[in-house]
Order: sequence, then C-alpha cells, then structure tokens
Amino acid sequence: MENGAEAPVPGARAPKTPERAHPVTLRDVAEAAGVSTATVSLVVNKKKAARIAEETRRRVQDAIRTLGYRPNAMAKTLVSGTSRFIGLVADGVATTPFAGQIIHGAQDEAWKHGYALLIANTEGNNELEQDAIQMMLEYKVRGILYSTWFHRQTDIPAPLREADFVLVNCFSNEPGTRAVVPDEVQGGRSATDILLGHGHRKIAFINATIPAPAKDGRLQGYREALEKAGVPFDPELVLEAYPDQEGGYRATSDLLTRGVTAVYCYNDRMAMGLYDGLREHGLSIPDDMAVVGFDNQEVIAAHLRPPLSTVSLPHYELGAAGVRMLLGLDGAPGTGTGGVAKIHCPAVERTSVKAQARA
Amino acid sequence: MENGAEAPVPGARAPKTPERAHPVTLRDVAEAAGVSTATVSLVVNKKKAARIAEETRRRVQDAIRTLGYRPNAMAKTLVSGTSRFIGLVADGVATTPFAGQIIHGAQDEAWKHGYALLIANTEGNNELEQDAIQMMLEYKVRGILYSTWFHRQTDIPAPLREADFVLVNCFSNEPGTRAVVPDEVQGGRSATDILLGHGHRKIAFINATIPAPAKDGRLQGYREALEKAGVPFDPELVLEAYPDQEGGYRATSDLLTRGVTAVYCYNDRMAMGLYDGLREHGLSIPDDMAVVGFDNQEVIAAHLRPPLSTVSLPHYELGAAGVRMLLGLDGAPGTGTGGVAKIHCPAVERTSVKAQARA
DNA sequence: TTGAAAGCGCTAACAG
DNA sequence: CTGTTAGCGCTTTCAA
Repeated sequence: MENGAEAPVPGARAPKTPERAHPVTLRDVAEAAGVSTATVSLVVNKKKAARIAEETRRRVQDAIRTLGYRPNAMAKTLVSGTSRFIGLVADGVATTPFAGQIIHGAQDEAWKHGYALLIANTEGNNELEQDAIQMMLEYKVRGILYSTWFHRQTDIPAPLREADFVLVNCFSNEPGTRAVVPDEVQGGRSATDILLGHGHRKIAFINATIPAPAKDGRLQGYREALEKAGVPFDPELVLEAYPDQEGGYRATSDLLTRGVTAVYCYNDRMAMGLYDGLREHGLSIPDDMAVVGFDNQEVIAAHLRPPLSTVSLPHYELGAAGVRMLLGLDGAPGTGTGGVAKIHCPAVERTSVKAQARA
Repeated sequence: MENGAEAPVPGARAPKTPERAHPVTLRDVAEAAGVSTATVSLVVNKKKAARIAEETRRRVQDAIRTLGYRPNAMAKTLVSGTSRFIGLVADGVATTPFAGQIIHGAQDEAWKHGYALLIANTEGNNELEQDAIQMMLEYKVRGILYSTWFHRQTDIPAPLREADFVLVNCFSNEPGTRAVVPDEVQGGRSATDILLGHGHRKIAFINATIPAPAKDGRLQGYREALEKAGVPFDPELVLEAYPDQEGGYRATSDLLTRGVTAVYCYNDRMAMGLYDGLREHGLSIPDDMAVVGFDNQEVIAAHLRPPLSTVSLPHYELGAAGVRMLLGLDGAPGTGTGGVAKIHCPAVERTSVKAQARA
C-alpha cells in the first residue's frame, strides 16, 4: 500500500518548511516580476492572442529563470479536463524480444503530438490489467492502446470501454472496434515472392501447428503468391511444425522428402532450427536450399550464417499507427470510428536465398 | 454560475446522452447520496480515522456505483503535491532485445508500491532526453530512473539533478550518485565456475575488443575463479574479438590453437558464432569443446544446439532494484543517498558443458 | 458522525 | 496590455 518512507527530510525537524525541490509556483513568479499570475500564464504559454509588452515579458522570463520555475502539469490538466497522456497496456513487453518495439513506436509517435506514454505491462494477469486500465482512466488519459505480444484475437476488458481505445497487434470480433494489425497475408506473399523472384518454383512452406491469424494469413499469402506466379499449389509442400527452433530442426527430414529447392518458414526461429538440420544433412544454404523466414527477429535473422532473408513484423509501425488512429490522424485507414488497419510487413532480403537457374 | 449550455441540467429532461464521457465528480456523488463532498472523500479513501455511519457509507457507495464515479488522479495529485509517478528514461528499449526487461522490472516494482511508470525512450537523442526529463519534472514524478541499454559510465543530464534519481545499468563518476548495475565480476566468476565445476582446467576466455565495464569485470571474474580453483592464469588463453556472432565465428581458428577443452565467451552472440565455427571444424559441443556465454539472451542461448550454458544479465532485477533504491526501500545496499548496488548475475546451466575427466 | 470552507497551481473570461 | 476573479476535482482542518 503506502510506502512508509516519505520524502527525505534534511533538517530532521522543519515541520512546515517545504524544503523539497520546487515549490516555485506561478504566483511566486508573478510576485517576483511584479505582475499578475494571468500575465505569467500568458507568457509561459506563448499565447499569440495576447500581446504582452516586450518589457513585461522580459521581466517575467527573468523571474522564471532565476526562480527556476517549472509548470505543474497536474494543475494544467485539472483545468483543461484532459491530460496529455496516452496509456499503453501490454500483455508482455517482457515475453518477446521485439514487442518492445511497439512501445518504442507508440512513444515516438505520441511524443510527436505532445503526448507522454503511460505504460502498464500486465503479463497476462487479468486483475493487474483491470487495475492498470482503471489507473489510466483516473489519470484521464487521452486514450488507451491495448496491445498483445503476438497477433491474435482478444476480448475487450470491460473498463477499457470507458476510454477511447484502439487494439494493437490484436483484434476483436465485435464489429466497429478499432485495431491495427500486421498484414500477414501480404507478408506471406512477400516471403514467397522472395523465393519466386529468385527463380524458385518448388517451394515448401513449413507452417505452424498452432492456430493463429498468422498461421492462416501466412499460408494464404503463400498461395496467392504462387498463384500469381502461375505455380500450382501443392498441398504436399505444406508441412507443419511447432513454431520454434526445435520444430524447425525436426521438420528437416520431412522437408528433404519433398524435393524442393526452397523453403519458406513460418518464422525465423524455425528457420534457425532448420539451418541446423540442413547442416547436419550436409546441405548448405543457400546453395542446396534457399530459405526465408518471417518476423525478422534481429538477433536471429541478421546473424545466422548465412544471414536470413525474411519478412519484418512491423512492431514499431504498429505502435505508431496505433496512436495515430487513436488521435484520429491518419486519413484513410481505419476511417472514422470502426475498422482495422493492416500494416505492411516489409521484406528484408539477406543472403539465404540464391538465384536458381530456371528449370 | 452554471452555464446552461454544457453541464447536464439535473431537473430538465436530459436528452439521452449515453456517451457523455465522465463528468462525474465527487460533488455529483455527494449530491446523489445527500452528503457532503468531504464525506464522500472519506469513504472513497477508506480512511479508518473517520468513522462513517454504516448506512451513510452504503448510500455513498451506491451512488458511486450507479453514477460510475471515477476519481480524478490529477486533482488528487494537485492537492498532495506529489504524484504517484516514477519516470523511466531509457536510451534504448528498442535497441536491445532484453533491455525491455528493465522496464518490466521497474514497472512491476513500482506498481507494487502504488506507482505508475512514465516512460520515455530517447534512443540516445540528447534533446529528446532533456525534454523527457523536463516533462517528467512537470508531472511531479516521485523520481526518475535513468537507464542505459548496456552497462556503461554515463554523464548526468542537468535537469535530472532537479529530481530524485537513480542510475540503472549505468553509473557516474561523480561520487555519491546512486546507481544499480550488474555485478560483472561475479558474473565472470560464475561463468568460469561452470566450466571449472565440470572439471575443465584449460579454459579460454574470448573477451570483447570494445572497452566497457563488462570487458574488465568479466575478465577479472575469470581470473578470480581460476585463482580460487588453483589454476594458473595464462594470458595466452585470453583472446579478443568483436562481441557479436561474426566475431565469435572468426575467433574459432585462433581458439583451436590454444589447446583448451573449454571456452568462456564474452557474450552469447559470440558463442553463437563460435558454434558455427566449431561445427565447420568438425568439432562438436560439448564433447570436443565446452562453451559458456554471458547475457542469457533467450532467443539465442536457450535455442542453440545444444542449448547454451551462460550467465544471466539481471535486467528485470536492475529495474526493480532501481525503483526500490529510489523509494528508499531495500535496507542494506546503496545505503542512504550514495552508493551503487551491484546486482547478482545468476548462472544458467544448459547443456553446452559436459563433465570432463580430470587430467 | 458529518458539513463548510479553504485552498493545491493553473487557465480563462472579463474588466479595466 | 494587464489585473481580477472564478473555478477545475479533491483533501483537509475545523466546527457543528
């Protein structure tokens, strides 16, 4: 509850002395400058409407400087009724290494519009989540970004409805709910296109075993790309494995059975496992097998040997687009109050794919 | 005077406005319950001092519920003078995959004590940093955590001094500055001990080429562990390489020159590169070479083949300990106002080290 | 046990 | 151009 430790009292006594940092208020400045608080307020806020005498302004500014005046944002907010906060509740900045980028993007964009980010990491704990939202509501946040660490469907916590909110990296089945999610289908298309673009025609897809929007979307993208390239879809070429290193590793022998020259993995981690598996079979990448991943998990993709071509999950953009949608910027997508914006997943080409001689 | 335009007029037939945000104030509740605002305040804050009639309390609580009252934290703060915010400025939640854990730890601990986290990611931009701190000051934060994404010395931005602050994952050369950093020396000792504990005696250390507290500390830990085990330190066994996958990979042949049975890498990324190098030389881990890393970068360490034994950089704890120190909890370490707390780096054993027959 | 009233620091009419 | 004057929503003596 309350922490027993109060502000450090230097003098040991001094019961009333506001020894603390900055008790310098508008009024103090006003007195020091010999003007009214209203005037000080005017110059502090650089109101162009009110023309202040140059000399007065100077006097006020001096006073501000010498007193070390610092406006009290709380008081400002109290008056205006709404704060310059945007809340971000996340179920796991922690859990995944790149979800932090959602925070980053949100914070950059929020800042750009004069908002500060109030974050709460709930690690999936429902009670904590409720409390966090509650807290944000009490701080009169402009709105709340509700985000998940992987793309999925989600329920809307009741208190969230009391605020202006947008879902980030997740979506609701309630119509009209604003959300911004990665464009998995386009991503799947891009991943496949990398391979196609290098002349590959026999391309396997190792999908995840776990149901998720990514599973469906990435597969659909694969099919669309194939179709557009005039390559018939062969169900035999779609494998499934648990979406981690181990899964990729274990899928190796199955994959080699299909006689493909290239493989598109559901994610980078599987690709990483596949690298090991392929290597153990004496196969080299990209000469014997071209591989692309998905997610662009820096630590992995950029530093595998050879560096992995993949498709980026646009976490930063997700966060940024989230605040834009919340703030009602961003003309076209998510028009008005309903709609979900799909964010582009850019291809990141490295060297795990080599041109393939046309058959 | 009430303005007839805005506020919902009580007696009049208010047009059904269900969206009407939240103009529900303490006073509204008071009126609805037929008591004074003071009374409502008392029951809202569960003041034990003031004994409220059971029936009154009930009436108030009903009113709160039916009106959907939500306290205004800003107003509360205005009165009390100091907010329940703790600021966290970071130079890169983004840059590194695990630094997000600092946020996580800070946020958990802050929450535990009734504080919310106000974060700002400055990505090394000085101006942004100043603005962020400024902003936090205006929001009357209880204090500020100033953190860096890798352990290093840092300067203290001027405005930071206006707040109660503690450095996290960095330190200042100004005496008396509070800081919390990882215990690199102990970490180095632990890493080496893993190898020693498995019977290895000829242990190489691939250090970083880049100067950093980690470079010195991890080396010192290595020496201390060796000494304690009665193994003479051999400078020939200390290599240096750029601290990433590529560096580790390239250090392989040099390493094989030294005739060691085990190697301790400056970090997991180097170990990852080393895995590749070793493999290309037809060597297997841990049979032909035992390897341990440092950092415990999940995506890498836990999923290499074989999983890498390493030492954990305690980011979560860093964040948590930071707020504890800020709040003046935490009895022993960083006593009083000055001092830096060194956080333990726990060993994480996986399977990249195998028992070695004693020579 | 409860109410009246005085602000917390600031902004926004409205006067002068 | 600048000062007066109300509050914003809440906590907190001090009385009743």
